[in-house]
Order: sequence, then structure tokens, then C-alpha cells
Amino acid sequence: MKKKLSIHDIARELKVSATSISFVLNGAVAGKKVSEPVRKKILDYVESIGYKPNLIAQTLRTGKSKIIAMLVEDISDPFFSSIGRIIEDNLYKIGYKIFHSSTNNNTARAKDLLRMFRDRHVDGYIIAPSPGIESDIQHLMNTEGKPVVLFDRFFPDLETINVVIDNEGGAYTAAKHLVENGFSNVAFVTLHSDQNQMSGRLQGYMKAMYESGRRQFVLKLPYNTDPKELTKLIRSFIETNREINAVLFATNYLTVSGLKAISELNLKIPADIGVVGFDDNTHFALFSPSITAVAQPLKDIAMQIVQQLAKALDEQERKRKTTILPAELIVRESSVLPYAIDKTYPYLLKTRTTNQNR
Amino acid sequence: MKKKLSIHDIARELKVSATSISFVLNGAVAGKKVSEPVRKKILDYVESIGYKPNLIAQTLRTGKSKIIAMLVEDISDPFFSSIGRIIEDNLYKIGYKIFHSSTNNNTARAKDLLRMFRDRHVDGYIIAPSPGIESDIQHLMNTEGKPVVLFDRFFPDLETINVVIDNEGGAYTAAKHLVENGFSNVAFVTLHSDQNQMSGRLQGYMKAMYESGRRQFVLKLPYNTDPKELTKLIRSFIETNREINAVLFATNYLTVSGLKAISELNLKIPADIGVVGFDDNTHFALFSPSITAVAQPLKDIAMQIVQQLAKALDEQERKRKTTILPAELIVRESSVLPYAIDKTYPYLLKTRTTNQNR
DNA sequence: TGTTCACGCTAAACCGATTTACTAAAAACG
DNA sequence: CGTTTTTAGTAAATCGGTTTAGCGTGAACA
Repeated sequence: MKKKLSIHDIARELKVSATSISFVLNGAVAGKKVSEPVRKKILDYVESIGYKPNLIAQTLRTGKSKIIAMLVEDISDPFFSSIGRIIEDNLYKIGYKIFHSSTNNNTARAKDLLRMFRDRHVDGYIIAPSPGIESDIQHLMNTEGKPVVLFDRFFPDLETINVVIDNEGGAYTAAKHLVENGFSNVAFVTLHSDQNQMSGRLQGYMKAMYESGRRQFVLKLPYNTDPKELTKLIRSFIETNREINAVLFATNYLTVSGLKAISELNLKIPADIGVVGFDDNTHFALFSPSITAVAQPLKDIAMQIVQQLAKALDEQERKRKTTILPAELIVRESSVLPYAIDKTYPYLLKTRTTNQNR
Repeated sequence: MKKKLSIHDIARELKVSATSISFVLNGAVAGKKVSEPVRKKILDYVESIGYKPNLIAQTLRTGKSKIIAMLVEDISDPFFSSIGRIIEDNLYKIGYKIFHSSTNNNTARAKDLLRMFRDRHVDGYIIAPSPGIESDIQHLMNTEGKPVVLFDRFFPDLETINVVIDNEGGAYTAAKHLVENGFSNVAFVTLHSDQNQMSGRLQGYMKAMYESGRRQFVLKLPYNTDPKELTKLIRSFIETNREINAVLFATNYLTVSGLKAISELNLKIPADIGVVGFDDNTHFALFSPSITAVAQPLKDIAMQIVQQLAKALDEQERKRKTTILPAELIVRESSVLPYAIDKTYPYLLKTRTTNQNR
């Protein structure tokens, strides 16, 4: 367990000062030059023993860590982990490492992690903020002056850089699509949440229903509920409201729980009930029937985050900026009635109550 | 952007020495006591201004960071991210933060990350090692003396703590199950890899085939191949070997690509072809038909990792130890022929070549 | 009463880099 | 040739903690 050598060890060995070594390694500060022979001697030696400066000491002195913190709700959610991976790859290319952690929707934990990140002197933050940490983020920016990029949702009152998708438009298109494909009573299953991505999706749904003159069926489920419970709640919602013949789910995992509920009810998709999910999933295409979804442009989101952050790290002053990316509806089998394809026979369309057998 | 205050600022303010503060905050070192009044004064003040020591300085001086590094292939793989999350939750409880990153099967990147972790003075490592980093891990232990827990796979030559599942047993059970359910020609689709979890699975399959006196069909796919390409390769493998009437996939994502291939070939599961996946997936139960899988006990794996690591962090000397957890076969529709349930009519079983229409 | 010891506390060294401030020597200038 | 400027290099301060070594003072002991 031999000890790593420090810049001073090298200085002693080479009979030069630590200062010179530091200058050489950091590409000589303007005006402070090192002669070519000394420079070469140092470089060669450093190379030969594979010396790398101690990052902790470097961070302590400079206050910069070349680390970006990423904070999401749940790293095992494919939406977050996919974006996380793309971001990681790209920040890596410009010399930043990324440090990610998940809050599990626990405000205390989020605060704690944020504090830890700050203590570790991370250079910037990428956050899908959970409710309740608005003030911490505010504090982060004021006290530390570090750039913060929020994604998936944001706090309108904060001067952060935000990257989100057009939630309202996405939900609107999806709901409209269901109506146009002959589903007369489209329900919206969402979370009881006032985060703005959720309210946007709800808005989109309501707008579509309003424009089409259809009744609204909205189920708001509690946060932090386990999948089994969600399935039960969705199931009883569908049972209670027999008129419903299509459902738009507001998130990834609601769709999954919803599909389970539908399968328990022995309803056939799309014949008995149409389905569209918000957030696509690698597996939706493989389900039978395949599931129509509002796909978020993961790659674009990630790239925007990286780009905006990189820019903010360079510039001194940060200005608020919100980038809204389009969502895309990927139509698959679950939202298209086979006999509805011929739009000339709309009278063939029926509500589930009339044709299901249960 | 007011500056955070340091221990020296407090010392000046309170007219005590920084040493005393440090002693109080770190629970007075044996013999070096601080009188009760002073102690209280310090504690009260620290509390009132919410002072927290600078972790960077602390790490620089002590060499301990209270951070555990976690390195996996791909953080967006549900297997890794689920385990990661459980580990994160539990290490958090005992005062450690976790810092995870993915290697993307890139050896150079793995080495780089390992070096960065070391430079950041992490206290321990949790690694699903990719091939080629054996020497780096070796070096890590020798030079740093930090505890290392490998999981999912390990290097038999290294003195690490290992947590793995019974890959051979899992694959054996799965293959046997297919044979017993009337699938006469079971293929094994795996990766061209000599990592030991993979060779274990292959062993299990071969053993089952050997014991049942069946022919072996093995497809070894290259590493780091994109899903579309994988689908193509699996498809042509199934097309070429028409006798195959069941497939055991060696990993999560191979199963997904395989299902796509099977769907493209218009083969019905399980009538034309039986399917079992290694690694379960939240969505497999929702596919239609639902997919039989060898489930790894995610929670147990994570808990074992946490426990063993916690123990190693306490003790000074680490001893090698390999924990093998059982895998469980979760039988669903994809591996059970409807008409094969009545085992008394085994002659009804047929190979795909005789009944498919393509 | 003089010596020892324990207690309570602190000055200073240290971790390993960066950066400021300064010096000696060489070069440029008048 | 004397003075100023530039150049090459280094000593020392700094970041913010922890830890070692040591210093008075009062209590215990002989």
C-alpha cells in the first residue's frame, strides 16, 4: 500500500519548485512562463510516473470540482435513467463527471443530497425537482452562484434554465387522437400533483375534451403509492365509470399499472377500451396489442440540458431560459379500433358498456 | 453570495480554539476532553448558525469521504438501476452517499472512472465489473486498501467480496422446465462473453440439454450491439434452425430483442415457440402472453451487498467471500403449451416445423 | 512545601494542491 | 556603463478542516 506521491515529492525529486510544476501542468498562466528545458523535464517525469494531481486538494483550493450533480426522483425509472445516461456520456466528453442520486420523492432527502452536493463543491446541477425544494434551489443559486438546469418540470418563479416538453400539446394530441379514432369517452388518469408537467398534461386533456364537446373523466391518484394499490384504484375507477371507453395515462408507471387493471377486468384493448400512455417505453411496442404513447424526445432533452449547462458553466452570469421541446404521438394498436379505420362508418363505433361481456 | 463561515471564523467569534470546536464536533477524542460549559457554548452556536464542516477539507485531511462508488455497465438497465436504488437507500441510512456511474462497456472509461473515484477518496466500491478491469481492481485493493464488492459477476482470481446468483442453477432449471413442458429443441441465446455469470448460464443450459439427451443450439451474440442488429441476428438464427421450438435468453435485453424477432417471424408464443428470459422485468408479466423468466432476487442481492460492504468498512482486514443467492423461475404463459399441461399425452407435442405456416 | 499528574485548552503542523508576491539574473534601454 | 524591464523561478500563504505536541493550572501525593 505505497503512498501516492504529491507535487512536492516531485519537486524535491526534480529539484524544481512545486510552483513550477503546477504552472506547467496547468498550461502556464499568462506572464508566468517556464523555460522549455525545465518544462520538458517536468512533463517527462510526470508522464513517466503517471502522476495525477489530487483532485480533493485541487477542489479545496480552487473551489471547482469538474463534477455535475444530477438529482432525479427515481433513478430506476427508465425515463430518468435513459436521459441520465445520455447526459453522462456527453458531459464526460467535455471533461465533467456526473454524480447522480435519487430523492425517492422524499423532500428531506432531497434537501440533504443538495447540501451534500454543495459541500462537495459540484460545479452545476441538473434537477428534476420534487415539490418542496423550491427554496433550496433558490438558495443554491443565490448563495453559490452555480448554474442550475431543471428538466421535466420547473418552478416558474425561479431564474433557472429549464428544459421541458410540450406537455399540454402532447396530452392534447393524444386525447384528440383517441376521440378521432372513435373513442367517445376518454378518461385521464393522473397524479394528484401540482407540478407543472402534470398540470400541463391535464390542461391538454381538458382542452381536447372541451373542444370535442366530450365529458371529462379524471382520476387523480396519490403520490408515492405502490403499484398494486395503483392498479386497484384504477380498476375501481374504470368499473365505476362504465361509460369510459378509452384512457390516457399521465405517466409511464401509471400506464403499466393501468394495463394491469384493464387485464384484470378482462377488457380487450382496443376493442373494449383504448389506451394511450404518456412517456414511451422500450417495451410498449412489444405488448400485444402494442401501446400507443406520447414519446418524449429523450435524446433531444438530454442534449439540450448538456448544451445549456455547458454554456452556463462558461458564462459568468446566468439568465433564465426555458426550452420547450415537442412531444411525439407514436400511434400503435392500442388506440385504433380496427373497424374505425374506415372513417365513413362512424355509426359502427360503440361504447364499451354496450359490447363487453363481464 | 455571502461566504460560508469556517471553523476558524467560529473560533474567533466564540474566543475558543478551532481545535476545541473540532473536538466537540467529532465527539471528543479519548483523553482530549472539553469542559461542559465550553462544549455547550460551541454546540449551541454551531446549531444556531447551522454550521457544517467543509467535506472537501475533511476528506483532504482524513482521507475518508463517506462516499461509496458504484460502477455498472449501464445505469439505464432496469436490473442495475433497481439494485442501485435499493443499495442507495440502505447505504444512506448508515451515513454513506453513493456515487454511481456507468461504463457503457468501455474499458477505457471504466478505468478512468475508477481513477476518478480513487482521486475522490471514496471509501468503498460496488462494481459489476466489465472485462478488462481486473488489473485495475487488483491495483485498487493493493494500493488503496479499500473494500471492493463485486456483483453480478466476479473475477475468481481476485480477493474481493462477491455477491452473485446461482447462474448455472437458474439456467439449468429454466432449460429443464422448457424440456419438461414439451419443448424438444431448446436454444440458448447468449452473448459472446467469458464473464463468469454468462459462462455459468451456458453451463446450466448445456447440463440440462445433456441430461435430457437433447441437442444444443447456442447463439453467441457480440457485445455492445444495438437492439436492431440483435433482433436481426436472432431472427436469422431462428429461421436457419427450424427445429428450434423454444428459446432461453441469457439476459434482459436479449429477451426483448428476441421477442421482437419472434414477432417479426409471426411465430406464436408458446404454440410455435416457447420463451424464457433470464432476468425478470416488471413488464414481462404484462406481455401477452406473459413471459416466463428467471428472476434474480434483487432485494436480497442489494441487501447482501450493503451488509457485506458495511462489515468490510468496519473491519480492517478484508477477506475474500463469495455469496451465491438462488434464482427463481417464475413460470408464466410463454413457456407452457396449453395442450402440454396434460402430461399424459406427450405425443401431442410437436416441433414448430410441423405446424407453423410461413 | 515541592513534585507529579491530570485536565482543559490551544498553537502549529499537516493534507496537497494553487496562487500571490517576491527575488535574482538576464536582457533591453538610454 | 548604469538603470530599468523582463524573465525564470521560488518561498510562503491559502483553502478549511484534523491531529499532534505542548502549555498552564490546580489537584493529588509524598
